[in-house]
Amino acid sequence: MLELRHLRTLNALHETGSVSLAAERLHLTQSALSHQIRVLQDYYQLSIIQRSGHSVQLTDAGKRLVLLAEKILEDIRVAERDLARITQQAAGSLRIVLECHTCFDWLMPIMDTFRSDWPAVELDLVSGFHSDPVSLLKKGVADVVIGSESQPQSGIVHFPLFCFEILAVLAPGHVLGKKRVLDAMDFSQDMLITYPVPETRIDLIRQVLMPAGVTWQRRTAELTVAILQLVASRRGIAALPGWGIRNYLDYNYVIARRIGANGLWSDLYLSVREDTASLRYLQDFLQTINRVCFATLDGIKPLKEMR
Amino acid sequence: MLELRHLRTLNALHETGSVSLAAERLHLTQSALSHQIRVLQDYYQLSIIQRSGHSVQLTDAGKRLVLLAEKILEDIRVAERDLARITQQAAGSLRIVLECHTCFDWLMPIMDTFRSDWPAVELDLVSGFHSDPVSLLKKGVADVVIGSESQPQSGIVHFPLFCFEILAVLAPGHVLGKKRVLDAMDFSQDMLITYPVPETRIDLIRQVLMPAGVTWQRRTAELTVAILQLVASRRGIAALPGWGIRNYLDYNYVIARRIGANGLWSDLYLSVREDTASLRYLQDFLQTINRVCFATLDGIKPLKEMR
DNA sequence: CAACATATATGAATATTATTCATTGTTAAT
DNA sequence: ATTAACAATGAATAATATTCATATATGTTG
Repeated sequence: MLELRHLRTLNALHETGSVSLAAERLHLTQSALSHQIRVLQDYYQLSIIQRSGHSVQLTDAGKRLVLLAEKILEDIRVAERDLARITQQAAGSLRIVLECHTCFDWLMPIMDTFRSDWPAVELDLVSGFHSDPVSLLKKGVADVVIGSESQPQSGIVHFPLFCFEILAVLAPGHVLGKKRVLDAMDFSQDMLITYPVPETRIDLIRQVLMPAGVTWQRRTAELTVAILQLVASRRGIAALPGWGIRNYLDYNYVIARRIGANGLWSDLYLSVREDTASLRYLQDFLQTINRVCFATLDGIKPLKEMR
Repeated sequence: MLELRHLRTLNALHETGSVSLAAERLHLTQSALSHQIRVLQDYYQLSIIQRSGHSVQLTDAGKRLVLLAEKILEDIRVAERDLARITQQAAGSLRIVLECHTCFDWLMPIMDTFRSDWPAVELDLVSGFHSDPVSLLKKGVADVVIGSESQPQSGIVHFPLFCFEILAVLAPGHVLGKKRVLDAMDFSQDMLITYPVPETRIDLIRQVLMPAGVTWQRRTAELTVAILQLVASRRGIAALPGWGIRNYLDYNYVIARRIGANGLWSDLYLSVREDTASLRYLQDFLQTINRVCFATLDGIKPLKEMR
């Protein structure tokens, strides 16, 4: 019999176009999904996906079910917000600390959505830089930290968001563009352009340059566009998340290269106090981030569960 | 996490107003439902039902979830019809034999619904009387029998519909109206008014009068209204399903009494050939009967699974 | 074209969880 | 007060979703 789990699977299948990727996103194995699909096809006596060479494609029947899934899952989200409202669980505050500067890019539209969905929740960004963002949760100054912290601490819950690759960004025609992959040494010649945050907060420096003993020169800029302008005008090179520069790459405003053979990857978590973790609107906030980010950001990958 | 099973339960809970009755209708135990409700309440951290004395009542949150359930379950029905259409499983024929005369009453509106839902399925009633209706299935003359047959036969599948009580129908002020419960002897004085079918097809005769060795006088009428007219004008008494005479009872056109201490009950099954059983539109037909009958017919009870 | 990497399918084993069973706790009726 | 009807609960069981290990299929690469 049809179950919501199947609809969630169909949805992921539709967005990823692959059983394995969909499985990862749902934190299940590829096998589990394969079995689910089989059950569905047996139940309805029709095929839902078609193997076209290497990946899979949804059949017309599959597409119809995806349509159903989208509708139903949205209806459920709406109903759950109503439930929260009915039981007085819809009011509160969500003061967010952003450890990752670029994250503004995807967080902005999500905040807009959230504000209209939860008008009674005060949504704010806690500005300024903080050496230990998670401590702000304990102090009660903030409610949510979006960052790379995942060390278990009593009273704190870390929800995994996703992991993404940080790419070196160069001006078109830059000599390093000839290389397919850059290494630590390649950063010793050019000016490194970063956000104005401490060195230890910059993954490239902490994970690549410092371990390799390479020295560097740095200048800062507040906004992503400013950094890209400097790079494009050959004032230096930068290291930014792949999804943050997609548009600029498409227009050949800048070019990007992998850092190190396996790439430089960064994990993103959403951390809250334990008492915040079970709030309906926090759960919805999380769900929205997951849904929207995986649907709109390129090249991000799911992260293992861990709290 | 919320599952469709919970929504089906909420729905049944809403319609029956009782955990036990809802459980029966879903062919589950009362305990199973009780556990389901508990899980839901724990998950959402709110109460869905409230024990008001003996039975249960839905809270506002519960009512919101019922709304969700109705919407979602209807969406699924629509989608499943679309699936059938997409995969060419939406055309065929459904020639119905009605063993129980009164069943016209509830079948009519269901047939209307079905016709608009499945325009490519030829829906017909096979007229006339048949000593062995199920044999018509094997002969290929009919596709569905609605009757009391439930004996396992190879190649035939019996789906249980519901069971209902057959009541004695009297004119208001009839002397037998003084009794709370009638027995076989009470039928020996008055004219018995029935549909024009063989005696063995009349539950009152087969199960009450014949076993008791009572003799009776009988006259027939084609339509339920005609039978009721005769009863109301004191030409005799009848035995009809409770749900078939509800309106007439409400207006005091006739009165009804139980037959025997435990009442006279009749079981209704829908029988098809094995190859018909898995057809999507047959499944939908069954679902519709169940849904509509339990929602609109008074005093019917679920039947045990059996095929 | 072989060898390999990648992606999906499948059967058996396992883990999870829904349901039942047996029982207790409530409430209403007689 | 006693009983009947209904709901809740904990433990046992049954059902089934998921994983694991492996096979199969399809591109890719040297």
